[in-house]
Amino acid sequence: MTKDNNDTIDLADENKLIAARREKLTAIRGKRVAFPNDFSPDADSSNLINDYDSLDKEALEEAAVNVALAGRIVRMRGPFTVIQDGAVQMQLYMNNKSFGEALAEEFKGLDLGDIIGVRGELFKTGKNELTVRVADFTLLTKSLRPLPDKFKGLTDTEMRYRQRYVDLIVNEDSRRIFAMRSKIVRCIRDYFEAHQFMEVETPMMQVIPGGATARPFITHHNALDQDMYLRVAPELYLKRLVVGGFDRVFELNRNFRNEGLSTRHNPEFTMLEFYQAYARYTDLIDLTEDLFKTIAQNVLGTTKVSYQGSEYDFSKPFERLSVVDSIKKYCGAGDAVFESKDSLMAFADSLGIQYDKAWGKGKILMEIFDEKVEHELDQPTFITEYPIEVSPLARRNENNPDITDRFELIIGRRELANGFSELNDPEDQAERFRAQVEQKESGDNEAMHFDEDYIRALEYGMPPTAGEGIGIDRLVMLFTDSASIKDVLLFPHMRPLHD
RNA sequence: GGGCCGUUAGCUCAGUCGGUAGAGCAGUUGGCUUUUAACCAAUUGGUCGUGCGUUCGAGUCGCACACGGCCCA
Repeated sequence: MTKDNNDTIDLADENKLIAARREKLTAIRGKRVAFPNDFSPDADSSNLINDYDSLDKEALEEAAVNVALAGRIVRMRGPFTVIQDGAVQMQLYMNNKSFGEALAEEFKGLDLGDIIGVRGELFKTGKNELTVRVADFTLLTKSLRPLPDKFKGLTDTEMRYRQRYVDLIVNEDSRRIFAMRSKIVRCIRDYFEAHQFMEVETPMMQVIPGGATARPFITHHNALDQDMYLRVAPELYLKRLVVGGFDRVFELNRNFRNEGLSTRHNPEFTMLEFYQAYARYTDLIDLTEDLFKTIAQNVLGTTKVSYQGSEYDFSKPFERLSVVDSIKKYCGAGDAVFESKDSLMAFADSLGIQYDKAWGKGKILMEIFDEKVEHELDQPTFITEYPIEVSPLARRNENNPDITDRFELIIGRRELANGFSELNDPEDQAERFRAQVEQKESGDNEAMHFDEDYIRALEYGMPPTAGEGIGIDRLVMLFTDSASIKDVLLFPHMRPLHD
């Protein structure tokens, strides 16, 4: 990293390229308003290409289309200048003989990166490229910093993340990913809207963090002199809304978890959670399949998705497998392994899996799953029958009190969704909270708090309900074939730079 | 937290056995002016991530640190 990145403006020491541009700006300041805002484009490149690119040279001359267009200069080659507005580029034809003396001088001072407004007539060049023959132009914003290499762009991963604005100017792939992210999010909202769900917003700053087993960030409210937590999940508030009579709600917003960073984890991440009264977890499994198919169709135009060398077809039903069956399938475990905690521990030992002897059967089971099964699951798979011990908010299965009516969706070796029939028995829920508090007291800082108000809400009566969470960042990674979560976050968390 | 790799001009990258720093693009000056990474000529540009050490001499070797990437936990 160069010192330049810390935005210290020291004229004497400044990069010469920047100093030269700053001089040009100073000259402009002496002559007129340096950053005018009175230019109104009446067209954009995207629409012009749509409307006129199909016309031939003669037809276009005939039509005599005059346009006012604005954008950033991204290329200059001889008499041709290319500007970029939005994600699209348009070629301009102009040179220093095109203008009177004053404008010709301003033309000479133009640099790559400057933002200009132009007026002129559309025509097609000898190579048949749609072009604006510029009659006059205005420099709207002087760019003081040089753009990266016009051919290679900006490839340094760190700089692409830290200075996303530059990445977005020069890397079309990056623009494409974030445009797609926006489209996916809109598609999800439309989907739930169409299925009679209501979008809501619940607290991100909470006095009792709940809804997931995760370590929270702590902050402080000065006026109340009270510590608060950034939420790890909106779950308990959304279910309060179901108690209140909003039978179908969803929230699409940020969660915060105080964990390490990796290609799959950012401390703040976007989560979709939705709750549907009078539904079972199996209904949500069906909904999830349909949602993934719908997103793929809407965003990619096909139900087949390529991700890091794998291909998934979301038009087919996903595989369904219980936790125990998955361990049988991928670790070759027999029925006897699951009979007792001792037999399970012996099996874990044989696989070289580390666990705490104080853990129950369920937690050891999940440790085996996480270590040995999850990264085998490439094709979309619903894993079901999660142990009650690791599912403190999920409804107990009627036939087997050790498991819950819960599922997770795994695609490409990572968890994409987690859903279950909700626990609406307030006495059972209080019991589960107590077990969490015990775990917390014995040193598990991810365990949940006891939320008395949530119990009170359940005591008023929550209808039988199913709920689910889907990690939006991972979803976007999947649909944009991105290897790292940082590629789908506009401003991923980075350690600060210092000298 | 551990291992490996990277950090050289604004950007993308070379840099041999340790001997005083190179290219392309961008910039500047001039030419050309319906080009497509436009072209031609000339030319400017460096705290080699930071610090310490070895050496007559360090971009290059050693140690520590910072940031990033990949893999592992």
